[in-house]
Amino acid sequence: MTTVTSPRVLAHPGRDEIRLENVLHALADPMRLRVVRELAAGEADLTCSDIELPVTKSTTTHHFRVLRENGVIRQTYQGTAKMNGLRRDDLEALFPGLLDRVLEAAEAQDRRLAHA
Amino acid sequence: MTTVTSPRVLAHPGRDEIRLENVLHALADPMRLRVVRELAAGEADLTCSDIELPVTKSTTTHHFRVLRENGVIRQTYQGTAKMNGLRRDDLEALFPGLLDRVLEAAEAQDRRLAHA
DNA sequence: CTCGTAGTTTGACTTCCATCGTACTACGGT
DNA sequence: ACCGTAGTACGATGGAAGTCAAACTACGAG
Repeated sequence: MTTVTSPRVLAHPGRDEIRLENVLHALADPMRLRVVRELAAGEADLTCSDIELPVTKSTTTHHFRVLRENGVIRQTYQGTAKMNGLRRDDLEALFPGLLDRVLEAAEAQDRRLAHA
Repeated sequence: MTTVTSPRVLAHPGRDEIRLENVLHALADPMRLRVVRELAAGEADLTCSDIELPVTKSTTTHHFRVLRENGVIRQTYQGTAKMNGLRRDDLEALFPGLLDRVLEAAEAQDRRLAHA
């Protein structure tokens, strides 16, 4: 039998367990906001290493975990890779328009700071 | 002369100094979100003590300062009281719709958790 | 089977942060 | 002038959070 203290099962909060404060906290970190923006930009899910961050691998793992545990992304194993996707549906159901406004705000701020 | 290491001048970031990450961080704390919601509820500005928080006075001061330094609220002295007001105009200009969505999300979550 | 790639885990370190208590300042009223 | 109320300042403390390095696991390819 294959009850192998399973490394492939990842704990995700249910939709009803997602909390606004946690989502805001998850989005408040520059690295994580960057990840979320990249996930939002592409339609398809991305692997962890598709997203380049100026930190080590372990730190990257940490940030992905925070995003997952706070209900912002969903992670699934695909062989050796780990696919990451935004939980748009859940977030939209719970907090309508919030994610999009954050993404727009991030875009706007980028433009603003570029012209500075 | 009256250069009294002035206690009545409060440092606020200019509109152009407000950063999304900082605003999100400021809003991510339950106490501070509570303050922001109460300020948003009433039209008029409120004093620090109008808003009851289950923490000591010093902690309250701390939270108001974080909100101010991150550009979420504006504080002005009115005699011995200190008036607090949301920087709706600035936030709306920088991050359109963001604050309102956060407030709505907070409301929605309250209702959701009440019916639980 | 062996190797490389992808990601995790653990532990350590440092900084940040929410909280408190106490002492202090500022202002208004009497 | 005095007192009370509103809020600040200053540690101190305990816990969370971001970061790294190094050792480890899991899977696919050759």
